[in-house]
Amino acid sequence: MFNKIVLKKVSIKDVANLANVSIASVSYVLNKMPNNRISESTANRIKEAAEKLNYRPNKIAKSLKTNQSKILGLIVADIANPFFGKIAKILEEEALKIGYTIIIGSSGENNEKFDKLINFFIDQQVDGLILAPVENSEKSFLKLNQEKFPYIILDRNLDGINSNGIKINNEEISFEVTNTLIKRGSKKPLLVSYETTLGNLLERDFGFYKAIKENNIKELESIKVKIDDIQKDVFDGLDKHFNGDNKPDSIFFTSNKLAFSGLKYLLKRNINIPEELQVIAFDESEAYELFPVEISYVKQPLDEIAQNALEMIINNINNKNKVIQNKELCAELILRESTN
Amino acid sequence: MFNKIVLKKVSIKDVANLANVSIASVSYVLNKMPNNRISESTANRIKEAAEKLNYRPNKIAKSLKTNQSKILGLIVADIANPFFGKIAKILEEEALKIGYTIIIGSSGENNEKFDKLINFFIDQQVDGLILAPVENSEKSFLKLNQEKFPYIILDRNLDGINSNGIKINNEEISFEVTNTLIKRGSKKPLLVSYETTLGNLLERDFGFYKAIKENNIKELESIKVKIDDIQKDVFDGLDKHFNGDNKPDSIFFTSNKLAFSGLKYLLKRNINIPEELQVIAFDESEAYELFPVEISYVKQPLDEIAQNALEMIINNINNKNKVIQNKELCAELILRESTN
DNA sequence: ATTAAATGATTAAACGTTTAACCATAATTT
DNA sequence: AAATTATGGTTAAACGTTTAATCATTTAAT
Repeated sequence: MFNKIVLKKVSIKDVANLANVSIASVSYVLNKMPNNRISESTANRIKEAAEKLNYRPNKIAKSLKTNQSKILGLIVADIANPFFGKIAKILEEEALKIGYTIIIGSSGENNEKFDKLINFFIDQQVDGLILAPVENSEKSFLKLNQEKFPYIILDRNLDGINSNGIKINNEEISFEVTNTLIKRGSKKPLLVSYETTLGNLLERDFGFYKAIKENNIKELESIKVKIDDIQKDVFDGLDKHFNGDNKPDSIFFTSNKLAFSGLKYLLKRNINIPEELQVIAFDESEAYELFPVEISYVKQPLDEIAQNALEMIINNINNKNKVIQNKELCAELILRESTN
Repeated sequence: MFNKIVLKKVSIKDVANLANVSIASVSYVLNKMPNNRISESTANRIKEAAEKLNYRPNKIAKSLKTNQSKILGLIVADIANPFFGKIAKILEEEALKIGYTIIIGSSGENNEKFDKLINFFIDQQVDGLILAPVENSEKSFLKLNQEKFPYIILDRNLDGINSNGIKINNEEISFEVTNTLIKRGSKKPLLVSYETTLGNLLERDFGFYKAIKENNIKELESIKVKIDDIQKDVFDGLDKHFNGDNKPDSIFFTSNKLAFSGLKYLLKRNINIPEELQVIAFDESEAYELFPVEISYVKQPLDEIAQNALEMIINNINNKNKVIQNKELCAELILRESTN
């Protein structure tokens, strides 16, 4: 004989019964509605009843009625990438404080998966979306715009899609990076970057090009890596340069993944940093810590990014007709041994 | 004048109207209910209407009615830690395939936050929880047991809490690790581990101790690190050993975070690996790749873990009276340069 | 002494679904 | 011809909330 205990969840009705009031009164009291007409004594009776029964409001029911799920969807390229992991973590913590829950999806840089996730999240009745676009995801954004669905763009940007977004000053900081390399003696800086249409990454390239132009440096052929085979492309590209007779004397990696592959190569080739080659990378990475030389890098203000993202999306949800706002935060160049 | 466009969401009612049927018929057809009595022609009419209106079922309403949110809560110690990040990613992908959404929380190894997250998720009406316990979180589990709330334990375990869970064969693999070190010549293996009550970590210690006992090796004083100050404790502990005259000739780090701190130390001290010191670490880490020596490590089958976790929790949800099941998967020892 | 306002609460509709129970009508069986 | 069964749907209740509208008293104002 099974004694399947089915604990019936206690509802507002049970509380109302115990306190001998209507469910409306319970709702008014427990939600601390201002200007409700419930006397203190009944209010106390209700609170006690709720306490005694260990009443927990059903958020689903509340959502249905109020048309607000208090859930935000976050879509990043890869939640296993610590860069997004950290952002997700802060986002989640901050959201919790204001009563929001975050659901996370990884697009894997695939625009179909990206679109599928958006739809899935909207079906899930999320109140808003925080999105790190992938290449060729313009259509998804146009749809969102059409439906006036609240979202903000995180970290990246797409040409032609002018939406609320938060990112860093990619071009400026890359300009600074490159200038720093040059100021420290580099005559032949090499850019290792992506072959991409993502605006934020292109901006990093622009910053680099602007700096070498201003310094009258002629470009070494930049390495442009396809996002789906980073390691191979980086290795091949670097091989070409370091086997040739016009070796670079400094490298700027425009992402932590590029830097990761690149540093692996440099380690294998036993290239002297910074004497032979100066290095600056984009983004932090724990991995840099185990590299024999402390790597200089561009540090993004992740906390600020996450906080701003949250603020913006909430704002957007509460006021759908707000003017478009693009916030740009300042990254910081952390110089360490690799640029000595 | 504001022209605030409020796009009224289309509901099942709108579809019913357009197709000239009752909402029940729409529901039956769109949910592909078996044995429904709707003719193919009306069914088609309904599908067309739904298509035309771009109808998207409201999951919130469905949840309320069916008492199933199709949401799972995942609580890990730190979502920014790639170990959990990867698990979360796989979990999310697999869950999506079967129509579930995952919400993630980071406990930060804090039992109060852990409990708070559980409550928050339950209030959010999650159907089940996947939990990586933290120290002193026994009470949370007792509560869950009392309420017969579906959950499974991931990666870790707590003494006295016997619940459905999925983890790896910590003791055995650690035994194998230690034996390997010894077989390769180590006379003085050192354990770098946690001061903790978490069963999975203790098991790793046991495996180590069992191996040195069987080999008649007397223990070098193990380094037991407090979870909240890993780096300092590891540095101090290693300092003591490497400044003494009874230096270890091999180290077993029982987590990737410990290994990370330890390798940083070894790098600074310029200790020769593997000649002076063999090293094996637990868990993978990208960071190992930038270390001058390829580190041998214990590889956990993350995909399998995540898949099993999902399977178990779903099973648990659908059949709350199932017998308790503890699944143990086999980790794999990957030998590389650091144990040559 | 009316009327008006304040107080303290209740009623009932609604949110968008699911699903058991029911109702016609047509087809088949006795 | 009456009874049964199949076919193709519809009705209506329910899930647990929120909240505008209402109601019954009591208190205050004219």
